[in-house]
This record gives sequence, structure tokens and C-alpha cells, in this order.
Amino acid sequence: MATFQSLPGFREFYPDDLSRRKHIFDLWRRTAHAFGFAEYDAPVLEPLELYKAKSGDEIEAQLFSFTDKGGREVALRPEMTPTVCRLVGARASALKRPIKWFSIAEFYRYERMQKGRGRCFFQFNADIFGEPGPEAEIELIALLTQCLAAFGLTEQDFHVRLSDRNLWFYYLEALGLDEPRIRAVLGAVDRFEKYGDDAFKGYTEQFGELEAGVKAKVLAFLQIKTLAALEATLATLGSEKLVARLADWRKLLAGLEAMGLARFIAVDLGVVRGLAYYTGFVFEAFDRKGELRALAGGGRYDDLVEKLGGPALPAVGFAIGDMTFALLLEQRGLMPAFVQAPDVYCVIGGEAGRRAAFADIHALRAAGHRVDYPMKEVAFGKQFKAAADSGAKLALIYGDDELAKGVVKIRDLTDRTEHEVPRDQAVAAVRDFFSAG
RNA sequence: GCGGUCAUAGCUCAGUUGGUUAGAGCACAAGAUUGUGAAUCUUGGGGUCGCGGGUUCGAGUCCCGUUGGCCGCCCCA
Repeated sequence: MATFQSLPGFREFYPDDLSRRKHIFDLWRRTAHAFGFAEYDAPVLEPLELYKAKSGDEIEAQLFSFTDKGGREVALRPEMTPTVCRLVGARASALKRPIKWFSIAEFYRYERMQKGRGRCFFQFNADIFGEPGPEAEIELIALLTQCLAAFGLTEQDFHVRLSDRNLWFYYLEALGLDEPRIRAVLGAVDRFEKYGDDAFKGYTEQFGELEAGVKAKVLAFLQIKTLAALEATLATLGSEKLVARLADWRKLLAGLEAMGLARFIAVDLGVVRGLAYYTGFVFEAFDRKGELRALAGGGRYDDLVEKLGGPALPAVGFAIGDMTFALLLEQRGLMPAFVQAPDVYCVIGGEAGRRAAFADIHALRAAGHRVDYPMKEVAFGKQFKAAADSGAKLALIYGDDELAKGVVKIRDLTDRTEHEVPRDQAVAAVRDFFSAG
């Protein structure tokens, strides 16, 4: 047993593990580029105050925070949103609109580990700044959907639950609740799925029993699954805000439908996403079976850039975590096992063969081919087995027979055919093979 | 921060009411095999049985503590 182990909740990526992680990141990155998002990165270590300003002092308990040698209070980043708000805010007036950015980065939270949650994890973050209308939500929800569907997941596997904090606010306002009561009701809504009626305990303690008629309307609102039902419920209230908001809903859903994504979208007002800084549409992606924690979450946060010291700038964003997502891919058999295979494996007999091979090996590598060979003298039989095991497409054979004839034997490891080429043409032959394939 | 549960080789695990030198499969390595691929056979390396203490003539096994994993609660940006 090793004397030292990794810190609790931290992960180590052996090559097999890293290949799986890379597969996920590569596809996320390619998808984001396809949607016209630009990649950025930023420091892992940030001033503690950045997170306190966004989330309140209590957040420190959940952070890897400490005082550095210069006496600065710092924290490992637990999320990207405050950082990207700072980056965008600092250059808001110089950046071309719309600002569509993404990142793939590691985050740290001082928390107890659970299935799909550790103390360090990666997130794909995507945000759009400067666009106040639902066009931004269309773009982001489409990106989120494709970031999951790109791996072969279908509407059988996941869906995106769509809700709206504004709609809740206007609705409860129309029902006659004041702001503190609205917040308490939203807190209950957030917990209702898990706790049922007990979710309203907090409200009752604060304000007394919620009036039965209002509560019935809240519970009915939670059951709504379609835009039509939403419109029917809200039409009677005569609130201008609600009318305007419903127009946004129609635009958002129509846009997603036109992209062919309606099958992934579920109108579900049970999603509230904490009570933190969201100011409009909020959405979360879940596995359909409901066995895992959320795959992704996001929403609109129009006030945050300004709150963190930038200009007033509307924003929408979401993040996908790597842990739950990897679990889902494994569950559905969609996580391919990758091996790092060379293009070419050299089979070498004797010192003279080795010298001849080395010249070609280095030339091929310099030309960008992946080339491997046995470091020590090994029986030919084993070398061929090693060549096959390596996953290489070609074997180059440098044995006494070939040297005597001044050739290199090239074996196609896929169809098991072989032919000889003059020594000085071996590099060109390999190049031709791969450029043709 | 709280609760449940587990910890034996790189991995998956066996190990009897406590008994003397802790095992298997897989993986890895060497050989059979210095000219051709998933086979077979032989052999080998690798363990302070998570760590510390206790009970006992004797502890992988029983007791206490501790660390860590997993699962859940709180929280979830």
C-alpha cells in the first residue's frame, strides 16, 4: 500500500480514464465550435471575495479556501460563472455581440462525496452575453441538447426541463402574494418533488399556513406540461407582465421546435434552481429514468455581471458536469474504450535491423506518424503479437532477409497482406498508405 | 456537519467455531518459440490482510479507535 494517497474526493486519471474524459471533452468542444462559441479559460485560483459577492458569506464553507503567502484570501474556483462575468464585464464594450463563449475546466468544492459528485469535477460551461430576448435561450438549449445527443443519447435517454422564475413571480404576484412570500413559495416548489407537502413547512413557519385556494393553484401550476395549459391558466389573470412573458415562451418553444428539438423539451415548472441569481428562464437536463442527479443546469442571470462590478449586461448560461454525464454514458453503453494505437509498429531482427529501422522510425515520426517498436530484442513471434495488440495498422519488418535484399517488408495488419518495398522508399510508402486511407 | 456500510495482490474476489508458511482467476513479466497475430503449457514478480491499539498461547478472522471508499441526509452555485 502506498504511503501517500490522493486527497479525499480527488480523482486520478490513468491513461484509460483520461481517454474517456478526452472523448467527452473533444465532443463537447467540437459541438460548441459548431454552434459558433469561442473557447476561453481563466485562473483556477480566485479571490475568495468573488464568490462571496455572488453567493453570500455562507458559501465559504463549501469552498477550498485559504490565505496565501501574501495574506490574500483565495479559493479554488467552485464554478465558472463569476469568473466569466468578470472577463466579459471587463471588456464588454469592445466585444462583438452576441458574445458566445464556452469553457471546459476543473472545479473544486469542499463537499461530501456522493454518486455523481466529488470534490473536484469538470464542467462544460456555455454562456451568451448581451442578448436579453429568448433567442439566447434557444441557442443555448439547442447547444445543451446537442452536447448530450452528440454521444448517441436520444430523447429516450434525457430531457430538458424548462421553467421560468419570472413566470412564477408574476403568477404569484397576480395571486396576491408579496415578495417575501413569493420567495418562500418558490422555496417550497423547489422541494416539492422530493418532500411533497412537507415542502411547505418552511413557508408555514415563516408566514403561517398558505391560504388553501392559493396553494391549490400553486400545485396545479406545478402539474402544467404544455404551453397551451400554461396559456389557459394565465389568460384569465389579466396581467400585462404575464401576457408579455407568454410571448417569450411562445418564441422560445417555437424556436426549439423549428430546430427539431421539441422532443427533448419538457415544460416543467417544478424546476426553480435554488433562489440564487437566476432572473428568467431556467432549465435542467435529467436522465429520463430519473436515477441520476441533474446532468446539466442553467438559466438567465441578467443582473450578475453588474453585481460583480461590470456594466449592466444580460446573460444566459448553463453547465454540464462530467461525473453524472459519464455515469449515464456508461449505463447506456455509449462510452467507447479508447486505446492509444500507433499507426505503425516496427518488427526488428538484430542490431543491423535495428539501425536500419531507427532511420525510418525517426523520419516517420518527424512526418507526424505514430510509430512504435520493441525496445529490446524480442522473438519475432512476440513482436507480431505485440504489433497486433498495439492496434497499429501497419507493421514494418526489418529482418536479416529484408536487409540482405535491401527492402523493408510492409504488412497490413488489418487484412494480413504484405509486400516489400526498397529501403529508401519505405517512408514514402507509409505516407502514401495513410494519405490514401 | 450527520447516518449506514465496507476495506485481503494492479483488478474481481475466496479465506471454515480464531490455528502455524494468506490463496484463485484476470492482468503483467520470462520461457517453451530468433520469421508472422486473439491458443496452449511452464515459471515468475507482486501483500507489513487500510492504519493504530486491545483480547488471546496464537488475530486476515473478535473488540475499540482512526483513515479512506461507497451509499444516503444537509447542501447543490
